[in-house]
Amino acid sequence: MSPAPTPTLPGSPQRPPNGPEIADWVRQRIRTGRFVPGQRLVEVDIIRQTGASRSKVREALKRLEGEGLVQIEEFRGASVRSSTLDEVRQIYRARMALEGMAAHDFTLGASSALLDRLKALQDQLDASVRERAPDRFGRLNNEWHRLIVEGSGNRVIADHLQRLNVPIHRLLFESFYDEERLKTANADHQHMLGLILAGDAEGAERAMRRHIADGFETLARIESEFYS
Amino acid sequence: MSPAPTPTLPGSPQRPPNGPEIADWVRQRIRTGRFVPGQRLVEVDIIRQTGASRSKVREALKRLEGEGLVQIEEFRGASVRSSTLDEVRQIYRARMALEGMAAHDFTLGASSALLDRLKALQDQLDASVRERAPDRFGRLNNEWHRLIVEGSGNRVIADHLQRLNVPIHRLLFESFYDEERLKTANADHQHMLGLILAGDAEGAERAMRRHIADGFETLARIESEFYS
DNA sequence: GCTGACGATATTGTTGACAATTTCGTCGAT
DNA sequence: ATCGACGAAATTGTCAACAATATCGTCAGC
Repeated sequence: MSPAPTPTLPGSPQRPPNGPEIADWVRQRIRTGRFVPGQRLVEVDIIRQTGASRSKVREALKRLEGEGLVQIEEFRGASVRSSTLDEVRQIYRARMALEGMAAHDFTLGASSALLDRLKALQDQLDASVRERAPDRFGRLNNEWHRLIVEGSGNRVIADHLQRLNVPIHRLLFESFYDEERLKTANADHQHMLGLILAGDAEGAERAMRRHIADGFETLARIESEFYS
Repeated sequence: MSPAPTPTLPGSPQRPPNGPEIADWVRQRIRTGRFVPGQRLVEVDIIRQTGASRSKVREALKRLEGEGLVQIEEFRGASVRSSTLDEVRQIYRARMALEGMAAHDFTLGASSALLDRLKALQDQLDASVRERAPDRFGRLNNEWHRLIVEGSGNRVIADHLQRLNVPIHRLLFESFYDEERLKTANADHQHMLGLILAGDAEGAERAMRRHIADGFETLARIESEFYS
Protein backbone atom coordinates (compact mmCIF):
# COMPACT_ATOMS: atom_id res chain seq x y z
CA MET A 1 0.00 0.00 0.00
CA SER A 2 1.17 3.50 -0.79
CA PRO A 3 4.41 2.51 -2.48
CA ALA A 4 5.62 5.93 -3.56
CA PRO A 5 6.92 8.32 -0.92
CA THR A 6 6.78 11.09 -3.46
CA PRO A 7 8.72 14.31 -3.13
CA THR A 8 7.13 17.66 -2.53
CA LEU A 9 6.11 19.68 -5.49
CA PRO A 10 6.38 23.42 -5.73
CA GLY A 11 3.19 25.22 -6.65
CA SER A 12 1.86 28.54 -7.72
CA PRO A 13 -0.31 30.68 -5.46
CA GLN A 14 -3.94 30.13 -6.31
CA ARG A 15 -6.30 30.95 -3.42
CA PRO A 16 -5.87 34.72 -3.30
CA PRO A 17 -7.17 36.34 -0.12
CA ASN A 18 -9.36 34.31 2.19
CA GLY A 19 -8.82 30.74 3.33
CA PRO A 20 -11.99 29.11 4.64
CA GLU A 21 -10.02 26.49 6.47
CA ILE A 22 -6.59 25.16 5.72
CA ALA A 23 -7.32 21.83 7.37
CA ASP A 24 -10.26 21.26 5.03
CA TRP A 25 -8.14 22.20 2.07
CA VAL A 26 -5.46 19.67 2.95
CA ARG A 27 -7.96 17.02 3.92
CA GLN A 28 -9.72 17.15 0.64
CA ARG A 29 -6.47 16.94 -1.26
CA ILE A 30 -5.60 13.84 0.70
CA ARG A 31 -9.00 12.32 0.03
CA THR A 32 -8.87 12.95 -3.66
CA GLY A 33 -5.38 11.62 -3.96
CA ARG A 34 -3.68 14.88 -4.88
CA PHE A 35 -1.61 14.35 -1.76
CA VAL A 36 -0.58 10.72 -1.70
CA PRO A 37 0.38 8.67 1.36
CA GLY A 38 3.95 9.27 2.41
CA GLN A 39 4.12 12.62 0.68
CA ARG A 40 5.69 15.35 2.74
CA LEU A 41 3.57 18.38 3.46
CA VAL A 42 6.03 21.22 3.47
CA GLU A 43 4.69 24.27 5.23
CA VAL A 44 6.02 26.76 2.71
CA ASP A 45 4.39 24.91 -0.17
CA ILE A 46 1.00 24.99 1.49
CA ILE A 47 1.51 28.64 2.25
CA ARG A 48 2.30 29.34 -1.38
CA GLN A 49 -0.71 27.39 -2.55
CA THR A 50 -3.22 28.75 -0.08
CA GLY A 51 -1.93 32.16 0.86
CA ALA A 52 -2.33 31.35 4.53
CA SER A 53 0.16 32.33 7.17
CA ARG A 54 2.62 29.99 8.78
CA SER A 55 0.91 29.60 12.12
CA LYS A 56 -2.37 28.84 10.40
CA VAL A 57 -0.75 26.09 8.40
CA ARG A 58 1.02 24.69 11.41
CA GLU A 59 -2.14 24.57 13.49
CA ALA A 60 -4.05 22.97 10.63
CA LEU A 61 -1.42 20.26 10.33
CA LYS A 62 -1.54 19.67 14.08
CA ARG A 63 -5.27 19.30 13.83
CA LEU A 64 -4.96 16.80 11.03
CA GLU A 65 -2.47 14.91 13.13
CA GLY A 66 -5.15 14.72 15.79
CA GLU A 67 -7.50 13.31 13.20
CA GLY A 68 -4.92 10.66 12.40
CA LEU A 69 -4.56 11.78 8.81
CA VAL A 70 -1.13 13.24 9.04
CA GLN A 71 2.08 12.27 10.74
CA ILE A 72 4.39 14.85 12.27
CA GLU A 73 8.00 14.16 13.20
CA GLU A 74 10.22 16.53 15.11
CA PHE A 75 12.17 18.76 12.76
CA ARG A 76 11.03 16.63 9.85
CA GLY A 77 7.61 18.05 9.42
CA ALA A 78 4.29 16.61 8.36
CA SER A 79 3.53 13.90 5.86
CA VAL A 80 0.42 12.08 4.78
CA ARG A 81 0.11 8.98 6.90
CA SER A 82 0.41 5.87 4.84
CA SER A 83 -1.28 2.59 5.55
CA THR A 84 0.05 -0.89 5.19
CA LEU A 85 -2.21 -3.53 3.69
CA ASP A 86 -2.66 -4.95 7.18
CA GLU A 87 -3.85 -1.60 8.46
CA VAL A 88 -6.33 -1.42 5.62
CA ARG A 89 -7.55 -4.83 6.74
CA GLN A 90 -8.03 -3.45 10.24
CA ILE A 91 -9.88 -0.45 8.86
CA TYR A 92 -12.24 -2.73 6.99
CA ARG A 93 -12.79 -4.73 10.14
CA ALA A 94 -13.74 -1.56 11.98
CA ARG A 95 -16.01 -0.55 9.10
CA MET A 96 -17.75 -3.92 9.31
CA ALA A 97 -18.46 -3.33 12.98
CA LEU A 98 -19.61 0.27 12.69
CA GLU A 99 -21.46 0.17 9.40
CA GLY A 100 -23.07 -3.09 10.43
CA MET A 101 -24.37 -1.38 13.53
CA ALA A 102 -25.48 1.59 11.45
CA ALA A 103 -27.42 -0.68 9.09
CA HIS A 104 -29.05 -2.30 12.10
CA ASP A 105 -30.14 0.99 13.61
CA PHE A 106 -31.15 2.43 10.25
CA THR A 107 -33.51 -0.48 9.71
CA LEU A 108 -35.19 0.10 13.04
CA GLY A 109 -35.39 3.85 12.93
CA ALA A 110 -35.41 5.18 9.40
CA SER A 111 -38.21 7.49 8.36
CA SER A 112 -40.18 6.77 5.21
CA ALA A 113 -38.55 9.78 3.59
CA LEU A 114 -35.13 8.21 4.10
CA LEU A 115 -36.39 4.89 2.79
CA ASP A 116 -37.62 6.65 -0.33
CA ARG A 117 -34.26 8.28 -0.87
CA LEU A 118 -32.58 4.92 -0.46
CA LYS A 119 -34.89 3.32 -3.01
CA ALA A 120 -34.27 6.17 -5.45
CA LEU A 121 -30.54 5.77 -4.98
CA GLN A 122 -30.85 2.06 -5.63
CA ASP A 123 -32.58 2.78 -8.94
CA GLN A 124 -29.71 5.02 -9.96
CA LEU A 125 -27.21 2.35 -8.94
CA ASP A 126 -29.04 -0.22 -11.04
CA ALA A 127 -28.93 2.14 -14.00
CA SER A 128 -25.20 2.74 -13.61
CA VAL A 129 -24.65 -1.02 -13.59
CA ARG A 130 -26.72 -1.51 -16.74
CA GLU A 131 -24.82 1.28 -18.44
CA ARG A 132 -21.48 -0.08 -17.25
CA ALA A 133 -20.44 3.19 -15.59
CA PRO A 134 -18.09 2.14 -12.80
CA ASP A 135 -17.11 5.68 -11.98
CA ARG A 136 -20.65 6.82 -11.44
CA PHE A 137 -21.36 3.62 -9.57
CA GLY A 138 -18.50 4.46 -7.22
CA ARG A 139 -19.93 7.88 -6.44
CA LEU A 140 -23.45 6.55 -5.95
CA ASN A 141 -22.09 3.71 -3.87
CA ASN A 142 -20.50 6.24 -1.55
CA GLU A 143 -23.75 8.12 -1.28
CA TRP A 144 -25.59 4.92 -0.56
CA HIS A 145 -23.31 4.00 2.32
CA ARG A 146 -23.37 7.52 3.67
CA LEU A 147 -27.14 7.61 3.57
CA ILE A 148 -27.33 4.49 5.70
CA VAL A 149 -24.79 5.81 8.16
CA GLU A 150 -26.17 9.32 8.48
CA GLY A 151 -29.69 7.97 8.58
CA SER A 152 -28.90 5.67 11.47
CA GLY A 153 -29.19 8.63 13.81
CA ASN A 154 -25.76 8.03 15.32
CA ARG A 155 -23.49 10.99 14.73
CA VAL A 156 -20.65 9.44 16.70
CA ILE A 157 -20.53 6.41 14.46
CA ALA A 158 -20.86 8.64 11.41
CA ASP A 159 -17.89 10.76 12.46
CA HIS A 160 -15.65 7.81 13.20
CA LEU A 161 -16.55 6.17 9.92
CA GLN A 162 -15.73 9.30 8.02
CA ARG A 163 -12.28 9.35 9.59
CA LEU A 164 -11.86 5.68 8.96
CA ASN A 165 -12.64 6.09 5.30
CA VAL A 166 -10.20 8.83 4.40
CA PRO A 167 -7.13 6.60 4.00
CA ILE A 168 -9.02 4.18 1.77
CA HIS A 169 -11.07 6.74 -0.13
CA ARG A 170 -9.34 6.20 -3.41
CA LEU A 171 -9.34 2.45 -3.05
CA LEU A 172 -13.11 2.45 -2.70
CA PHE A 173 -13.46 3.31 -6.35
CA GLU A 174 -10.91 1.01 -7.88
CA SER A 175 -12.70 -2.23 -7.21
CA PHE A 176 -15.62 -1.36 -9.44
CA TYR A 177 -13.66 -1.41 -12.64
CA ASP A 178 -14.03 -5.17 -12.35
CA GLU A 179 -17.44 -5.76 -13.86
CA GLU A 180 -18.00 -8.91 -11.86
CA ARG A 181 -17.39 -7.11 -8.60
CA LEU A 182 -19.66 -4.29 -9.63
CA LYS A 183 -22.55 -6.67 -10.25
CA THR A 184 -21.99 -8.55 -7.02
CA ALA A 185 -21.84 -5.35 -5.02
CA ASN A 186 -25.05 -4.10 -6.53
CA ALA A 187 -26.77 -7.38 -5.81
CA ASP A 188 -25.65 -6.96 -2.20
CA HIS A 189 -27.26 -3.55 -2.13
CA GLN A 190 -30.51 -4.82 -3.53
CA HIS A 191 -30.54 -7.63 -1.02
CA MET A 192 -29.87 -5.24 1.86
CA LEU A 193 -32.60 -2.90 0.69
CA GLY A 194 -35.02 -5.81 0.85
CA LEU A 195 -33.97 -6.68 4.38
CA ILE A 196 -34.23 -3.05 5.48
CA LEU A 197 -37.71 -2.65 4.02
CA ALA A 198 -38.73 -5.89 5.70
CA GLY A 199 -37.50 -4.53 9.03
CA ASP A 200 -34.96 -7.32 9.47
CA ALA A 201 -32.35 -5.31 11.38
CA GLU A 202 -30.08 -8.20 12.27
CA GLY A 203 -30.24 -9.56 8.76
CA ALA A 204 -29.32 -6.15 7.38
CA GLU A 205 -26.40 -5.95 9.79
CA ARG A 206 -25.07 -9.36 8.77
CA ALA A 207 -25.49 -8.51 5.10
CA MET A 208 -23.67 -5.21 5.51
CA ARG A 209 -20.79 -6.95 7.23
CA ARG A 210 -20.47 -9.56 4.53
CA HIS A 211 -20.72 -6.87 1.86
CA ILE A 212 -17.82 -4.93 3.38
CA ALA A 213 -15.77 -8.07 3.96
CA ASP A 214 -16.23 -8.97 0.29
CA GLY A 215 -15.13 -5.49 -0.64
CA PHE A 216 -11.89 -6.00 1.21
CA GLU A 217 -11.32 -9.39 -0.37
CA THR A 218 -11.57 -7.86 -3.82
CA LEU A 219 -9.32 -5.02 -2.82
CA ALA A 220 -6.68 -7.31 -1.38
CA ARG A 221 -6.73 -9.36 -4.57
CA ILE A 222 -6.21 -6.27 -6.69
CA GLU A 223 -3.42 -4.98 -4.48
CA SER A 224 -1.58 -8.30 -4.33
CA GLU A 225 -1.70 -8.52 -8.14
CA PHE A 226 -0.36 -5.01 -8.28
CA TYR A 227 2.65 -6.07 -6.26
CA SER A 228 3.41 -9.40 -7.95
CA MET B 1 -24.57 15.07 31.54
CA SER B 2 -21.75 17.46 32.40
CA PRO B 3 -23.85 19.82 34.48
CA ALA B 4 -21.21 22.23 35.67
CA PRO B 5 -19.54 24.59 33.19
CA THR B 6 -17.00 25.55 35.77
CA PRO B 7 -14.83 28.62 35.52
CA THR B 8 -11.13 28.57 34.88
CA LEU B 9 -8.84 28.46 37.84
CA PRO B 10 -5.57 30.26 38.14
CA GLY B 11 -2.62 28.05 38.96
CA SER B 12 0.98 28.16 39.97
CA PRO B 13 3.76 27.08 37.61
CA GLN B 14 4.66 23.49 38.35
CA ARG B 15 6.33 21.74 35.43
CA PRO B 16 9.66 23.60 35.42
CA PRO B 17 11.67 23.12 32.24
CA ASN B 18 10.62 20.39 29.84
CA GLY B 19 7.11 19.60 28.64
CA PRO B 20 6.82 16.08 27.26
CA GLU B 21 3.65 16.95 25.42
CA ILE B 22 1.04 19.53 26.23
CA ALA B 23 -1.69 17.60 24.45
CA ASP B 24 -1.06 14.60 26.69
CA TRP B 25 -1.11 16.80 29.76
CA VAL B 26 -4.49 18.27 28.87
CA ARG B 27 -5.89 14.95 27.72
CA GLN B 28 -5.10 13.26 30.97
CA ARG B 29 -6.66 16.08 32.97
CA ILE B 30 -9.80 15.70 30.94
CA ARG B 31 -9.84 11.95 31.46
CA THR B 32 -9.36 12.20 35.19
CA GLY B 33 -12.00 14.85 35.53
CA ARG B 34 -9.70 17.66 36.60
CA PHE B 35 -10.97 19.47 33.51
CA VAL B 36 -14.70 18.91 33.36
CA PRO B 37 -16.92 19.13 30.28
CA GLY B 38 -17.80 22.68 29.36
CA GLN B 39 -14.81 24.11 31.18
CA ARG B 40 -12.93 26.74 29.27
CA LEU B 41 -9.29 26.04 28.57
CA VAL B 42 -7.65 29.44 28.74
CA GLU B 43 -4.30 29.50 27.01
CA VAL B 44 -2.59 31.60 29.65
CA ASP B 45 -3.68 29.26 32.44
CA ILE B 46 -2.24 26.25 30.66
CA ILE B 47 0.94 28.21 30.02
CA ARG B 48 1.20 29.08 33.70
CA GLN B 49 0.59 25.50 34.75
CA THR B 50 2.87 23.83 32.24
CA GLY B 51 5.50 26.41 31.42
CA ALA B 52 4.97 25.82 27.73
CA SER B 53 4.95 28.57 25.17
CA ARG B 54 1.85 29.98 23.59
CA SER B 55 2.21 28.40 20.18
CA LYS B 56 2.78 25.03 21.78
CA VAL B 57 -0.42 25.36 23.75
CA ARG B 58 -2.37 26.57 20.77
CA GLU B 59 -1.14 23.72 18.60
CA ALA B 60 -1.90 21.21 21.32
CA LEU B 61 -5.44 22.52 21.62
CA LYS B 62 -5.84 22.33 17.85
CA ARG B 63 -4.68 18.77 17.99
CA LEU B 64 -7.17 17.92 20.69
CA GLU B 65 -9.86 19.54 18.60
CA GLY B 66 -8.89 17.12 15.86
CA GLU B 67 -9.28 14.30 18.33
CA GLY B 68 -12.75 15.54 19.12
CA LEU B 69 -11.97 16.16 22.77
CA VAL B 70 -12.00 19.90 22.71
CA GLN B 71 -14.15 22.50 21.05
CA ILE B 72 -12.69 25.72 19.69
CA GLU B 73 -14.77 28.77 18.88
CA GLU B 74 -13.47 31.85 17.09
CA PHE B 75 -12.29 34.42 19.60
CA ARG B 76 -13.83 32.41 22.40
CA GLY B 77 -11.12 29.85 22.76
CA ALA B 78 -11.12 26.17 23.64
CA SER B 79 -13.34 24.30 26.03
CA VAL B 80 -13.77 20.67 26.97
CA ARG B 81 -16.43 19.20 24.74
CA SER B 82 -19.45 18.12 26.70
CA SER B 83 -21.71 15.26 25.80
CA THR B 84 -25.44 15.02 26.06
CA LEU B 85 -26.96 11.81 27.37
CA ASP B 86 -27.98 10.97 23.83
CA GLU B 87 -24.41 11.32 22.64
CA VAL B 88 -23.30 9.00 25.42
CA ARG B 89 -25.85 6.54 24.15
CA GLN B 90 -24.33 6.81 20.69
CA ILE B 91 -20.88 6.28 22.13
CA TYR B 92 -22.03 3.13 23.85
CA ARG B 93 -23.56 1.93 20.60
CA ALA B 94 -20.21 2.44 18.86
CA ARG B 95 -18.46 0.68 21.73
CA MET B 96 -20.79 -2.28 21.33
CA ALA B 97 -19.88 -2.54 17.67
CA LEU B 98 -16.13 -2.13 18.08
CA GLU B 99 -15.53 -3.99 21.31
CA GLY B 100 -17.83 -6.74 20.12
CA MET B 101 -15.65 -7.09 17.04
CA ALA B 102 -12.55 -7.00 19.23
CA ALA B 103 -13.87 -9.79 21.43
CA HIS B 104 -14.60 -11.81 18.32
CA ASP B 105 -11.11 -11.39 16.92
CA PHE B 106 -9.48 -11.86 20.30
CA THR B 107 -11.19 -15.21 20.66
CA LEU B 108 -9.88 -16.38 17.32
CA GLY B 109 -6.37 -15.04 17.57
CA ALA B 110 -5.25 -14.66 21.15
CA SER B 111 -2.01 -16.29 22.21
CA SER B 112 -1.94 -18.50 25.26
CA ALA B 113 0.09 -15.84 27.06
CA LEU B 114 -2.73 -13.35 26.57
CA LEU B 115 -5.28 -15.90 27.72
CA ASP B 116 -3.23 -16.45 30.87
CA ARG B 117 -3.16 -12.73 31.56
CA LEU B 118 -6.89 -12.56 31.08
CA LYS B 119 -7.46 -15.43 33.49
CA ALA B 120 -5.20 -13.80 36.06
CA LEU B 121 -7.08 -10.53 35.67
CA GLN B 122 -10.35 -12.36 36.17
CA ASP B 123 -9.06 -13.77 39.45
CA GLN B 124 -8.24 -10.27 40.63
CA LEU B 125 -11.66 -9.05 39.57
CA ASP B 126 -13.30 -11.87 41.53
CA ALA B 127 -11.28 -10.92 44.57
CA SER B 128 -12.26 -7.26 44.31
CA VAL B 129 -15.90 -8.30 44.15
CA ARG B 130 -15.57 -10.51 47.22
CA GLU B 131 -13.87 -7.69 49.07
CA ARG B 132 -16.44 -5.15 47.90
CA ALA B 133 -13.84 -2.81 46.44
CA PRO B 134 -15.69 -0.99 43.66
CA ASP B 135 -12.86 1.42 43.00
CA ARG B 136 -10.35 -1.35 42.43
CA PHE B 137 -12.93 -3.22 40.40
CA GLY B 138 -13.28 -0.17 38.17
CA ARG B 139 -9.56 -0.06 37.49
CA LEU B 140 -9.29 -3.78 36.86
CA ASN B 141 -12.38 -3.64 34.69
CA ASN B 142 -10.68 -1.05 32.51
CA GLU B 143 -7.62 -3.23 32.24
CA TRP B 144 -9.76 -6.21 31.34
CA HIS B 145 -11.47 -4.39 28.49
CA ARG B 146 -8.22 -2.95 27.28
CA LEU B 147 -6.56 -6.35 27.28
CA ILE B 148 -9.29 -7.73 25.04
CA VAL B 149 -9.07 -4.76 22.69
CA GLU B 150 -5.30 -4.57 22.46
CA GLY B 151 -5.09 -8.35 22.24
CA SER B 152 -7.43 -8.43 19.28
CA GLY B 153 -4.54 -7.38 17.05
CA ASN B 154 -6.46 -4.46 15.61
CA ARG B 155 -4.73 -1.20 16.37
CA VAL B 156 -7.24 0.83 14.41
CA ILE B 157 -10.12 -0.38 16.54
CA ALA B 158 -8.04 0.10 19.67
CA ASP B 159 -7.29 3.72 18.76
CA HIS B 160 -10.87 4.58 17.97
CA LEU B 161 -12.08 2.96 21.17
CA GLN B 162 -9.61 4.92 23.21
CA ARG B 163 -10.94 8.15 21.74
CA LEU B 164 -14.49 6.99 22.22
CA ASN B 165 -13.87 6.31 25.88
CA VAL B 166 -12.40 9.63 26.96
CA PRO B 167 -15.69 11.50 27.33
CA ILE B 168 -17.17 8.69 29.43
CA HIS B 169 -14.05 7.79 31.37
CA ARG B 170 -15.34 9.02 34.69
CA LEU B 171 -18.75 7.50 34.17
CA LEU B 172 -17.21 4.09 33.71
CA PHE B 173 -16.36 3.97 37.39
CA GLU B 174 -19.55 5.30 38.88
CA SER B 175 -21.76 2.36 38.04
CA PHE B 176 -19.83 -0.04 40.21
CA TYR B 177 -20.76 1.60 43.46
CA ASP B 178 -24.01 -0.27 43.00
CA GLU B 179 -23.19 -3.69 44.41
CA GLU B 180 -25.78 -5.42 42.26
CA ARG B 181 -24.32 -3.97 39.09
CA LEU B 182 -20.83 -4.94 40.17
CA LYS B 183 -21.82 -8.57 40.65
CA THR B 184 -23.70 -8.68 37.36
CA ALA B 185 -20.78 -7.17 35.48
CA ASN B 186 -18.35 -9.64 36.95
CA ALA B 187 -20.64 -12.53 36.06
CA ASP B 188 -20.62 -11.19 32.50
CA HIS B 189 -16.84 -11.25 32.52
CA GLN B 190 -16.70 -14.80 33.79
CA HIS B 191 -19.18 -15.88 31.17
CA MET B 192 -17.20 -14.18 28.42
CA LEU B 193 -13.98 -15.75 29.60
CA GLY B 194 -15.63 -19.14 29.27
CA LEU B 195 -16.77 -18.41 25.73
CA ILE B 196 -13.35 -17.11 24.77
CA LEU B 197 -11.57 -20.17 26.13
CA ALA B 198 -14.07 -22.36 24.31
CA GLY B 199 -13.24 -20.56 21.08
CA ASP B 200 -16.81 -19.36 20.57
CA ALA B 201 -16.00 -16.09 18.83
CA GLU B 202 -19.54 -15.16 17.88
CA GLY B 203 -20.80 -16.00 21.34
CA ALA B 204 -18.12 -13.81 22.86
CA GLU B 205 -19.08 -10.99 20.55
CA ARG B 206 -22.75 -11.21 21.45
CA ALA B 207 -21.90 -11.39 25.15
CA MET B 208 -19.65 -8.35 24.92
CA ARG B 209 -22.36 -6.37 23.21
CA ARG B 210 -24.94 -7.28 25.82
CA HIS B 211 -22.47 -6.49 28.58
CA ILE B 212 -21.85 -3.01 27.22
CA ALA B 213 -25.54 -2.40 26.56
CA ASP B 214 -26.27 -3.33 30.19
CA GLY B 215 -23.56 -0.94 31.28
CA PHE B 216 -25.32 1.88 29.49
CA GLU B 217 -28.66 0.94 30.96
CA THR B 218 -27.26 1.19 34.46
CA LEU B 219 -25.58 4.46 33.64
CA ALA B 220 -28.71 5.98 32.16
CA ARG B 221 -30.65 4.97 35.26
CA ILE B 222 -28.08 6.65 37.50
CA GLU B 223 -28.00 9.79 35.41
CA SER B 224 -31.75 10.12 35.18
CA GLU B 225 -32.02 9.77 38.95
CA PHE B 226 -29.41 12.46 39.24
CA TYR B 227 -31.57 14.81 37.24
CA SER B 228 -34.94 14.02 38.79
C1' DG C 1 34.86 5.26 -7.87
C1' DC C 2 33.69 5.34 -2.96
C1' DT C 3 33.52 7.34 1.67
C1' DG C 4 33.16 10.69 4.96
C1' DA C 5 33.74 15.48 6.52
C1' DC C 6 32.21 20.08 5.67
C1' DG C 7 29.35 23.93 4.54
C1' DA C 8 25.29 26.10 2.16
C1' DT C 9 20.49 25.73 1.78
C1' DA C 10 16.00 24.33 3.10
C1' DT C 11 12.81 23.34 6.57
C1' DT C 12 10.96 23.30 10.98
C1' DG C 13 10.80 25.10 15.96
C1' DT C 14 10.29 29.05 19.08
C1' DT C 15 9.53 33.47 20.70
C1' DG C 16 7.66 37.91 21.15
C1' DA C 17 5.01 41.80 19.75
C1' DC C 18 0.84 43.69 17.93
C1' DA C 19 -4.20 43.56 16.25
C1' DA C 20 -9.00 41.99 16.77
C1' DT C 21 -12.56 40.50 19.60
C1' DT C 22 -14.91 39.38 23.61
C1' DT C 23 -15.82 40.03 28.51
C1' DC C 24 -16.79 42.53 32.42
C1' DG C 25 -17.22 46.33 35.45
C1' DT C 26 -18.76 51.28 35.76
C1' DC C 27 -21.77 54.84 35.42
C1' DG C 28 -25.58 57.64 34.06
C1' DA C 29 -30.52 57.93 32.56
C1' DT C 30 -35.05 56.53 33.30
C1' DA D 1 -33.43 49.17 40.92
C1' DT D 2 -33.02 48.17 35.74
C1' DC D 3 -31.25 48.94 31.47
C1' DG D 4 -27.98 50.26 28.16
C1' DA D 5 -23.78 52.80 26.60
C1' DC D 6 -19.08 53.15 27.31
C1' DG D 7 -14.39 51.83 28.17
C1' DA D 8 -10.75 49.05 30.42
C1' DA D 9 -9.08 44.49 30.91
C1' DA D 10 -8.72 39.90 29.43
C1' DT D 11 -8.40 36.69 25.83
C1' DT D 12 -7.65 35.07 21.37
C1' DG D 13 -5.96 35.76 16.41
C1' DT D 14 -2.14 37.01 13.38
C1' DC D 15 2.27 37.91 11.86
C1' DA D 16 7.22 38.38 11.29
C1' DA D 17 11.77 37.63 12.82
C1' DC D 18 15.19 34.58 14.70
C1' DA D 19 17.08 29.90 16.37
C1' DA D 20 17.67 24.93 15.80
C1' DT D 21 17.80 21.07 13.00
C1' DA D 22 17.84 18.43 8.92
C1' DT D 23 18.90 17.91 4.01
C1' DC D 24 21.78 17.97 0.19
C1' DG D 25 25.60 19.03 -2.74
C1' DT D 26 30.73 19.43 -2.84
C1' DC D 27 35.12 18.04 -2.37
C1' DA D 28 39.33 16.09 -0.36
C1' DG D 29 41.39 11.71 0.69
C1' DC D 30 42.02 7.00 -0.12
